Amino acid sequence: MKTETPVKEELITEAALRRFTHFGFNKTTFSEIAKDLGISQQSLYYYFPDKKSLIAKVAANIMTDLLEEIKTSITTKQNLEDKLSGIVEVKQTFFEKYFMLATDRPLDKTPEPDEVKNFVEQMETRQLEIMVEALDEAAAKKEICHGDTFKTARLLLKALTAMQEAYRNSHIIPDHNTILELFKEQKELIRIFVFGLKYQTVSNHQ
Amino acid sequence: MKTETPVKEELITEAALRRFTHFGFNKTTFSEIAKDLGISQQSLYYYFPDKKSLIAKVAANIMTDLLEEIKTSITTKQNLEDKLSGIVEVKQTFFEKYFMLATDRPLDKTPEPDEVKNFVEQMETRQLEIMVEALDEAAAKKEICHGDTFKTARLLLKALTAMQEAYRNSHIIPDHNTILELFKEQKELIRIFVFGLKYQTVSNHQ
DNA sequence: TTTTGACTTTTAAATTAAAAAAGTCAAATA
DNA sequence: TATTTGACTTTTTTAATTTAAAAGTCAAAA
Repeated sequence: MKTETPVKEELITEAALRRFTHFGFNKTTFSEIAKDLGISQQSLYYYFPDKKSLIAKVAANIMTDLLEEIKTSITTKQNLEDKLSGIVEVKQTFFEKYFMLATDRPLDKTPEPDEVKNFVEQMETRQLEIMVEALDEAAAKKEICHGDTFKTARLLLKALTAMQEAYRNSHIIPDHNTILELFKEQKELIRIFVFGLKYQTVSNHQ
Repeated sequence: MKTETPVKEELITEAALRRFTHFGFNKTTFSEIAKDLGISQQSLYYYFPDKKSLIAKVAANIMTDLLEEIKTSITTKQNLEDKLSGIVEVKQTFFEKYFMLATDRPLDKTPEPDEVKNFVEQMETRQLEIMVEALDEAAAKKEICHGDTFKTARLLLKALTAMQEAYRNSHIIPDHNTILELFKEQKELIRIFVFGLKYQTVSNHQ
């Protein structure tokens, strides 16, 4: 049976992550990862049938960590604004840390492999669920008005994500100071938005 | 003296606009425009020294129209939310109408010529000014709390623009229904945001 | 079970050639 | 003099070709 496999797999994902975070998925080759580990390229194929599955594994690890941190962050916060700001803070850390993951080699934007896309979608769904939960809780506590919490959360998430993507599209390589600015803006938006929810419900008519 | 020049120039910009709006700047050639007008390509060079200047002229016309419509729209509206929603509505119309203008021919994203970039920047500045004006007015009427109106307007504009850009990046060709969705979301964001401003001022500390 | 060398296939990058578009200029027209 | 055009050169795009590198396979060895 595969006895050493689990620990070896981990070593591989760690080595891969190191390269991925610095050069991105596309600018990292299988042979480079193998060389880093002092093994042959073919050995990697024993653990991961292809590059996509290695990428998917690494991506899944990151997503899991992110979700975990978001969950723990939220429990330490009392009110809605702090909870939402906390989510942004956690995301911001990950955004900066793993910014290069999407760096593409070819001139035309190669789309991410389906495996990664699926994880990203799942992540967005989970994040949305967490936000809805926070909104529902706040509504129950009369912290905000009742309304369509799903629609509200989706709107806020879309605006925040769009701002982040706008940043991505104007920066090939991350810059700490401007990321900090983005971070502040997102929190500012959250503050005003949450205040808006205190006195205004999201219409389900109109 | 150039007697016919002004009217001829207009004919050219009109013909150019027709092609540009359908195929985009880059997929429209000088000779095509000339053929549409039944003149030789070289005649175009008599009126416009190069392609960039023709593009710049057309872009300037559109921007001027947009700004004009925004200004007139705003005067018909009474409260802040309606004013801001009005801006979005006007922009949405133009967004849809001139969506193809940014359609690029080459695989690598050719940046817009500087002339166009400048106009776009000017537009953003003017729009921001208009929004600041609306916010100041609302603050004076005690419709919203006092605060850093410039910062507030910039934040809202950034969020709205980012949502629009996110749409752009996921659609090569515009789709009326999804644009309508975007439009609704933007207005929803404005509603909550404005409500937030009624009870919350934008901090200039922190 | 795990690792590897030798191999094939696929994909990306670099080079080149051909085509099309952009831009110039001097002569013609009116 | 204002406008138009034919003939030309330069620049840019596209398509085709080659070359190199990375991805992936397989059977044999440790």
